[in-house]
Amino acid sequence: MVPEGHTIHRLSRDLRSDFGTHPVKASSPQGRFQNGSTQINGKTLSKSEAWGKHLFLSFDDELILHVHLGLIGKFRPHSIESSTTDTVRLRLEGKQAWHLTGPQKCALISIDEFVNVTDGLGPDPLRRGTRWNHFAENVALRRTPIAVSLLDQSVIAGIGNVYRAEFLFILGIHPERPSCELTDTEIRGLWELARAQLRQGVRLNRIVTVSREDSGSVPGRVNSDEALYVYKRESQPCRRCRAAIRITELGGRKCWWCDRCQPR
DNA sequence: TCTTTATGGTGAG
DNA sequence: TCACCCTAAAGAT
Repeated sequence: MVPEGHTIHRLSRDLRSDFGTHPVKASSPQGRFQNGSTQINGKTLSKSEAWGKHLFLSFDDELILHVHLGLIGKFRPHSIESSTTDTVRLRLEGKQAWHLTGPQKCALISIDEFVNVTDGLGPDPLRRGTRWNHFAENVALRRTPIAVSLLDQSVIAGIGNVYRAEFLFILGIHPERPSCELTDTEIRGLWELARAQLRQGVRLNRIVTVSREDSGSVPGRVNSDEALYVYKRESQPCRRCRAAIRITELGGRKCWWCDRCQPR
């Protein structure tokens, strides 16, 4: 429902399949993207790709639309007949009407700007051709807590506050362990887990990290209050050892962990 | 009907 | 480290 890397990759895929090769109708009901939407209107989506939490839509191979949802942005499908509100920055019409609200970024950019953005990103486990040793090198260079490194988009692209806490729990890694002190096995584990979890996130279009064994049901059918191990579960019992889940602030964001399952 | 919070990121001091 | 941007749902009153 909300944006970490899986959301953006799923969005990229859904928009591509919705628009196909037909011209798209574009407008900016809110008016803040009037100019841009006018340029896009009537053009065809020629490419749709995600890099971490960034979405890039190319139109007629000449315009590049850069969208970043930030913390509160949404890009959701509605029926073609649906009306818009004055918070809709961009409305794109294909088979459905896609409403973009509250984005951190919605702008037409040049190739240079595109390269600038993507150059600043670490490897995205959902993109082809990315190698885990890039991630390993980035982690090994940092003394900051591993929980902080995981949120740094130049270390690994697409991880957000939910996934970072969940990954560290699943692998039994204390969030405050200095990044450079992680073993190769742990770093490799983080990368493989990220890849598997983000893929599942794309497939389900939601984050479900709890395993079948721990939840008792298939990931696609897990209740929302049983989908995660630690995120937003402070003082509730750990799903594995029943110890109280703890919370702290790391990298300016809240981080949850289990003292017993994730020893220092 | 308020106030708070949020899966993010930037730019100022 | 902090203020700030943008919106909507959840929680408090």
